[in-house]
Amino acid sequence: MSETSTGGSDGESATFIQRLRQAQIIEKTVELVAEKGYAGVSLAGIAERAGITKPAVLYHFPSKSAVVDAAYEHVLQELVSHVGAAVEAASAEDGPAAYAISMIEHLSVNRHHTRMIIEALGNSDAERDSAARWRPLAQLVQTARSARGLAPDPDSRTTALIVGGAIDSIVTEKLQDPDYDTGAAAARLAALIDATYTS
Amino acid sequence: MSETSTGGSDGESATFIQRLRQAQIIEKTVELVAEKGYAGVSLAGIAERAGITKPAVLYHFPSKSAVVDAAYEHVLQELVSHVGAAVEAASAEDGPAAYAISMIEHLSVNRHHTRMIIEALGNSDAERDSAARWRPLAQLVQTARSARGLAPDPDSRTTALIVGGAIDSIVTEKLQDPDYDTGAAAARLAALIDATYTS
DNA sequence: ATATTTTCTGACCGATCGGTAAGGAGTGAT
DNA sequence: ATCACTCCTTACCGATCGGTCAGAAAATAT
Repeated sequence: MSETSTGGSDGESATFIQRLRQAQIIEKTVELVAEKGYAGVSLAGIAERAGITKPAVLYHFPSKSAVVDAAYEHVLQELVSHVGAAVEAASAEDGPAAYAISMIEHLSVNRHHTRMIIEALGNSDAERDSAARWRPLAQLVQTARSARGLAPDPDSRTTALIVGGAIDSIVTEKLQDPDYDTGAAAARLAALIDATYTS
Repeated sequence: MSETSTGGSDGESATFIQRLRQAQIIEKTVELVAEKGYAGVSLAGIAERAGITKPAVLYHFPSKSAVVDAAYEHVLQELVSHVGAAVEAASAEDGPAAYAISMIEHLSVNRHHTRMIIEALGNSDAERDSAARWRPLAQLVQTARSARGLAPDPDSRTTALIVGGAIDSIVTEKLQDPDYDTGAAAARLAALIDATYTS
């Protein structure tokens, strides 16, 4: 799944120039998935976009699915690290709001990443576990609740789903309308999250 | 886009037996898109599932995309009619909540439809306009607000996006975990919608 | 300069894709 | 009997898919 394994590299070694090429391939793959959708991606298309040929791609990755998987993991990792940093910097009280805001922020800027995630989540071969996807958010909600002296959320799973889905929707909208004010949307979402604390 | 136009039928005529076959093909197409994803659907697969051959499918529909589009429209129409009936039966006050609840209800039962919608929304050739998609919901929110004597929602667009995205997320979760209690989730979402009235 | 290893290309493979051409099976009208 | 029409099949088309293979080009080492 995460191994490259063919010609040039394995998890252990992987020379630095190989990492460069792989990163380039992954970048172009993210672009293509974002533009043409998961179905429209082909090895030839990736190779052409990267300025190389198809076998060159397969030299660095064992198969097409390995390329796409790697691209998806790359995008997810960037998102997680960005949001994680934002949450860590925020106070415990506005934890969930900070989570939502930073997530919307990051995905609003990196539009290719957003589309890639949306595509991957809708695809049969990729990650489907939305519960696992939003689990960190559920934990944040609980932490913030206890910080405010409230009882634990009786259904943090649903709360996480609602907030996560809302983020999805807002970011998707931003993709279609670049003028859409995600800052205001994030504030409104944060207000709604706050409202659930007092219920 | 919505014309069948080849061999057997046009919008005007369309014999009854043709409608039967077309409905059968659409049904199997919905199943396949739900199971294998948008990318995994092929004319041969549809034909095999329907017990006929590939050209037979192309006799009733002019192209593959016409088949998939028709299947998508069928699913959307069923959803709209179901939710519309539920909203019409509900009082003006709990309009938005009834909308959300009936939507979750319908999609929880018709899982193939849910997956089809999710796949189609994530596909490049299908409908992407989430704003148009949730516009009826935004109007419902406004109607309910005025029924309660509140000022219009300053950002009904964002509200609709949040609620719509939450519905997406909950329904997707239900797809993966059939034991998930969508009734409780719908109630919780309704409470969150209510919170938007007082903010 | 020579040898070795890494990186990549051109040519090709079988499979499958969406779509077409031609015609047979069945039905009803004349 | 035969013509006309609907509905469907077998056979096939060019294009593209993911992936393989032998070997050239480029870099590195000696």
